[in-house]
Amino acid sequence: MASQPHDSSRHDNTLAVIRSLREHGPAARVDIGTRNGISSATVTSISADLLQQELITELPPDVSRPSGRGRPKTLIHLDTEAACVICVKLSINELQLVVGDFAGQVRHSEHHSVATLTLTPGDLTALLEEKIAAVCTTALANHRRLAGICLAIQGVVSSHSGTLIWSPALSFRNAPLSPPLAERFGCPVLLENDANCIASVLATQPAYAGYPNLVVIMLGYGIGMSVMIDGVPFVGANGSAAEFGHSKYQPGGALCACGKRGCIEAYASDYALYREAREVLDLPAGDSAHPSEQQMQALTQLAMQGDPEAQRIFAEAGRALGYGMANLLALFNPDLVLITGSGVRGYAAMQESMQTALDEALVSELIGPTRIVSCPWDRDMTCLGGIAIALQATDSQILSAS
Amino acid sequence: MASQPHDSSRHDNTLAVIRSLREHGPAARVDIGTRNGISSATVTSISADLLQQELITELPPDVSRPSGRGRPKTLIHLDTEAACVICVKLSINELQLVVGDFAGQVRHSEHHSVATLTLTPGDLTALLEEKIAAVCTTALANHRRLAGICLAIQGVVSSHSGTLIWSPALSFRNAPLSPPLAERFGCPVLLENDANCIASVLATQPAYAGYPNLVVIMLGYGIGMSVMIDGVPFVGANGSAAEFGHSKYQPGGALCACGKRGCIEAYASDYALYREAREVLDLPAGDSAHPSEQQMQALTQLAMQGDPEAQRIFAEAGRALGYGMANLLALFNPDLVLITGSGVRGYAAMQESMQTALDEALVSELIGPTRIVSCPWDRDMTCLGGIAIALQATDSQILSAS
DNA sequence: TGGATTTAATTTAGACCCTAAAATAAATGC
DNA sequence: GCATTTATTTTAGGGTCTAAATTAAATCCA
Repeated sequence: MASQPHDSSRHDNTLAVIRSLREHGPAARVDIGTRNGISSATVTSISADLLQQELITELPPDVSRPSGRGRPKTLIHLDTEAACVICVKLSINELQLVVGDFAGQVRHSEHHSVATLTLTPGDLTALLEEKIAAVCTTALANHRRLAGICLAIQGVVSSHSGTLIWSPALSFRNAPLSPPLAERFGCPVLLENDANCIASVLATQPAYAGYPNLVVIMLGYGIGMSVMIDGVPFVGANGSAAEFGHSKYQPGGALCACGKRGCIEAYASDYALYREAREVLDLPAGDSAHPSEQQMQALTQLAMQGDPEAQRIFAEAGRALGYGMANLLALFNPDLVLITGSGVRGYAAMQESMQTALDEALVSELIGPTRIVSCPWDRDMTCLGGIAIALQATDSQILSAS
Repeated sequence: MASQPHDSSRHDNTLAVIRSLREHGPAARVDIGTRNGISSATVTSISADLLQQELITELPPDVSRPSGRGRPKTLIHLDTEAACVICVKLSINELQLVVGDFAGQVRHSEHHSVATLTLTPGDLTALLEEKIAAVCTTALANHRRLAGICLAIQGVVSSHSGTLIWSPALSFRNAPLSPPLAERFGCPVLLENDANCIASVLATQPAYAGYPNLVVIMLGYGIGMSVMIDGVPFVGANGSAAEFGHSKYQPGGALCACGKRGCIEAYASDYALYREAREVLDLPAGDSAHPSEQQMQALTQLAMQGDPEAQRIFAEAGRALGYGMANLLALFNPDLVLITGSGVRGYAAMQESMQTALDEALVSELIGPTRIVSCPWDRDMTCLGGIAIALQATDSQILSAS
């Protein structure tokens, strides 16, 4: 009498073993069991399956490290070549491709300069197909399978449908990006907001673990945010939740890149800061609507060195951030707010007025125990997150496909 | 060789049967199986357990209704007397107690006028103990167990710790309310925000089912909100999430009951509307800081009848609501926003300016497909929700205690 | 009236998955 | 070389589910 498996415990436990190996590296069966709350007998059974599917291998005994009394542990680890994933990060005028193996390690990374704002949807799809195909032939030779692709894009995306809704890096809106790539490469293609990618990485870091309600704010050309609830990004109905940059500071206020007025982004983003500054300060020439890192550094320097006009501009940005933060705390009541992104370079010049504005706006009961801290910016983190997300999403498929 | 059950399927399926009976009423084993995706053999086994524990009973065959061909269904239903729960709703100058049986039906309801603002924490605990004890002796005679108590309170509460953080109905803050009652009555005592209670009811209504991201805004003396994500209220780190009323419309704007300036509540709540109106309009006398329903009806009437000053006041409130809604949509991107509470009486006078403000504040991509609709107000809904929440929370305990 | 038919509920047989305990494997210590 | 220690595998057994078979209790209809 055949029957469908009525519960998912084997499946869940198998995924737990894989993720445990990916997170902690090679381990003995007995330790995997302890770490995941399952018996070593079960780990034996699961690893036998995984060995047979060639998803894991046994490490040869390490003769250099003395093993102590008793039978030595036999470490198992993920077969790094069992599969790989690609993360493609699209930001203004730049395309980054990173290849990660089945164990989550970066195996290849490349950057391309692209005039993203001039692309049509067709151009973009063709470009992505070309670059991904190139990476596949050069960097994927040893991998048995391309398990998934993650497109990490600054802006608003609908992950569910794989549709780009709107990005500051692109001049078009509402275009399906995932479907053509999924068709072309025969694997799942995830579309993710870049802030969600970064937040996924930060949420697993020991320093920030143990905060089930984590908010990550990304300052930069625009202002992005990710709200992680129990380790999962909150995306809302169609993926456009957490648009902190377009929440309001001042009705009818400064003009935002979105076309509306009074958004937080219209006060505290790079372009907003530079727009204010260039009227009154002597700053490097260049496209002041899309200030470069050098331009922003020059402006930040001025504030740090005590220029009163520059300080006033950052203080006003901090005030807008503080009022935005008040809404964030009133509505999400997070444990921790991390402020990062390239714009953290100016955080010191905004922090005091931000805190003042927050205290002015919100009663202490609603500020509660929320901690607000900045976090150094690492531009490669987006792709690390994209790779982790792609692997998580495809583990289940890899399992059933073998 | 004994072993702990390694999975929770029996437990989960048993809960599913109980909740299915509570939601849909008496049903045959075969139908319960179909509805919950489990085999009727399993339902037979589970219902045998539940019959033995006297948590359900078999209905006698209904001779009046012809059963059609085949063996007639034997309906089982929850034993209504197996347990009961009490919901206590505390609002300004009023205390309501409702008793619900194990099937979720209301068995008793009573209201008391109480000068809530004059109570000390000790007074309140003593009052609650007295009223609950009285209800226990009169209304609970037939029930075998008091399974839980839900305190539904307007304001900010920490459900986890059972601590009141701040309520407009009380003049003190930061008081533990659940622990003394839990001790006194020997059952779990849940502390819930009133908006969460109402939203829990609305989220299960057929008209609003199928919206995994549901926001319920409660207009009234103050402004409350509940954000339901997949049927569960989002409470944040310490229970003070979803404080829409204290999110900001205008930095440095109108004075709010919380002591800060520019909150949405300071423009669109009953007290804010009345405060504006009494300066320029001829309105009923009374405590204009806590306007009565009659006073608010009089004001609303004026606006409906076309009084330009009254219309201006409601329009400005609608504008504040619209800007608050913009933040809500940008940050939560809900499928549906329901506007209810006693304040919906004036919604018609606010709706147009609210929509105008929303369109002015937020790009259409971020408004997305979110629907915003009002919903008639029923003041008894809070306690219905409280009873449903208390039963859900205690099912598991009832099971294991038998 | 009594068998055929229909549908519900229960029982049975079998499969899966897990764990504890026993057995086996592979080291070190002395 | 044997006792000890620790890891892994095997064995035995319990829980839970489902499909199929069986039993139960009606209606239909000749």
